[in-house]
Amino acid sequence: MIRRPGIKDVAASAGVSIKTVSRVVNAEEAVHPETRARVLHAIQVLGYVPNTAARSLKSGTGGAIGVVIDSLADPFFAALVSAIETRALAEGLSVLVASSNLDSDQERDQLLSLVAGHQVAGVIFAPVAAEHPYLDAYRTVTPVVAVDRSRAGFDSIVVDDRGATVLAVQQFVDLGHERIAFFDRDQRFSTIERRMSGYLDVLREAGLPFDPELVSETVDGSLDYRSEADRLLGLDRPATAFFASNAKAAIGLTAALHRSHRQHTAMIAFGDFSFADVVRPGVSCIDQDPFLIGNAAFERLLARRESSSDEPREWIVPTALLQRGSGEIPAPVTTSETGTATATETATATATRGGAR
Amino acid sequence: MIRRPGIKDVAASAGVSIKTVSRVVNAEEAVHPETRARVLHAIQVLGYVPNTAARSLKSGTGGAIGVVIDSLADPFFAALVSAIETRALAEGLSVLVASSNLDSDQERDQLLSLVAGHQVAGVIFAPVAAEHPYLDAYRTVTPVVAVDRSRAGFDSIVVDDRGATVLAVQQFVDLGHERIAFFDRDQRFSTIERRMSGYLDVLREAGLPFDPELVSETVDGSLDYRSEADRLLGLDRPATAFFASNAKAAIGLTAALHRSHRQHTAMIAFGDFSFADVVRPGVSCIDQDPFLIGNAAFERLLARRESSSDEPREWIVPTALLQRGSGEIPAPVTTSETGTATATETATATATRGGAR
DNA sequence: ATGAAAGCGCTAACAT
DNA sequence: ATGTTAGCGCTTTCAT
Repeated sequence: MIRRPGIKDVAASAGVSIKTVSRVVNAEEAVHPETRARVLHAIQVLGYVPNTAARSLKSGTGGAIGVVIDSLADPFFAALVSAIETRALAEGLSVLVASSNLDSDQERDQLLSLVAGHQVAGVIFAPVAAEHPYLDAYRTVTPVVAVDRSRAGFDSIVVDDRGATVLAVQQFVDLGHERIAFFDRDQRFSTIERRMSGYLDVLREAGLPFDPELVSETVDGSLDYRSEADRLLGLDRPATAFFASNAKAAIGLTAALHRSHRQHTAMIAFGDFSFADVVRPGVSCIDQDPFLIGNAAFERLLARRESSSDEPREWIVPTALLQRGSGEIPAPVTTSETGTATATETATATATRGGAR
Repeated sequence: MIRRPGIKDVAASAGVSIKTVSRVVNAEEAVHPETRARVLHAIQVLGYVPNTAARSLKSGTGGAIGVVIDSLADPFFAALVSAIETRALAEGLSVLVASSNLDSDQERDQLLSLVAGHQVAGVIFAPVAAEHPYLDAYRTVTPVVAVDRSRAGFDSIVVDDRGATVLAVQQFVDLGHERIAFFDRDQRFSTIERRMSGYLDVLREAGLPFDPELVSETVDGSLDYRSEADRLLGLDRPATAFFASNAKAAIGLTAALHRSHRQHTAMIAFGDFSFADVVRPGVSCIDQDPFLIGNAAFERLLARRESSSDEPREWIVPTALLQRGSGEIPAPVTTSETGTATATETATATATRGGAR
């Protein structure tokens, strides 16, 4: 017979009832040690593995959690899922991954498939749509946590976009820069808009004028990083420092600067990337740690399983500014030097990180 | 009531029996168009999503496939899973991911959990252990495909390790190199051993002596790439060309060469990495396309579902040698030049690839 | 073209 | 401490 062993086979083999087997498997109540041993032996011999389908059919909630992210091809999200998977494994849960590809419809299909179809024990997702009303019917039974982007009504794990940007741009100001570029604004993403607001705040407080020419903007989803970098460097009063608003832009900018032999231009990137510490000078980065975010999200999921009572809120995960060289380059000396001489010590957490991935 | 709608609710709402609803959902046989329309309407209104647990309990095989890989934190495997996920989505299947972390026991636990516990419709895995006898009981019902590393008895999707290495090392020989380093041999991995054998074959055919000093070897899982590179460059007769046997070694080697200002040393890497085309010169790579491998694996899984009859075999996915500069650097001219002058045209497929990831 | 009833493997009452 | 029984939501015979 090719039929896989079921609880009945174990029961028969151990000479007990199926309920006793169930009790042993689920570590329920007290089973006589001798009986338990016999059952465990039978399980071993037969190679019995409980059928999760039957289990979740009965209990209404399964042995897997669902994760919906932009795309697994994005290293940040891949690392995020990896962190979640590690935690899930320890908890005896499996992980169902699905990509939204930043499409609201696909996001809806994937979420419903997980929550209604697979009856997952919880969902962690990087929200795309502004609202997710279709989840309402399930949220009483399935905890849902948002990551990377915040959504009202959900526990949301995010990094302090605005605050981290403030520290980075302030560092440029302290180094005497007056022409600071915001490289790749994209109004479709609220996280990037929050970084933009931090940028503006620092300029205002420092008394520096805001120059729209210093902002590169992605329109219709595309921006040629190379020519955009050339434009900023070719202005009458060129940019002397670059804040790259996301890892993709940072990679493009780094490549562009290297190709134009301008790699000694000051630069800080939001988001770490694999070769940031390989190129010279190293690219200073705001480190958005996917493991920290993944762990926090999983933690929230577990907490929600216990008490679904308390109000959902935003959970802010700390970032670090990795000083690798490119962010510490001072402004070139100009004839009309007006910058203050007070080189304020930044309160930024600093760290170095070895081993490129 | 917070109960999610079931097939019964749909049946009641549409005024038909549950079997008719089942038929509509599964696109079975011919249902009267009018009836079908009524059922579809009811499904729409109620937001009905079939319960996969019940479905797989009944049918014995579920709506998900399982993928077990080394680690999602490895960009190659993340991209591989991404490719698989895309294909699965089109087929209406979900993806359960699990990591082995290169541990045989964990591999076994994960595989059994997927196959016996979740009753997945198929498994794609990057094998760790040499044998997987515990899968035998399930393979008649669950198709299993190996990727990246080959295993007898399984359909295995691999790239032509030896052949691709031969092309790369031959290119060095054609450019006059006589001191070619094999950077990072690791005897634990059969793929890397196959690359090693290709390296040896080229040397033998070219009449070049094999010098063990030119082989860097990972022992006990660790190798300091930087000092190892220095050693090879500091030999009495130093290495003039490097074959990096894997992406991790390639990253370490690139960093080491740049730090020592030796970036104009000839180098070809097995496996592409994100900044290979950003540094100068670009690092020539043997491109091991995860999307190609993922697609081939999924294809095999589907084929196995149809006919499990034919003998499992190895499926070799093509590679390309991406000429980016570092692999085309000729040997420095020496006083005792003995190399033939015939610069053989290589049969290598060449391509350029834009956009660093 | 449609329906009734049995049962997949397990857990949760409710015995004993 | 252990056993009996019902039923989760669906698909699958077998009728009609």
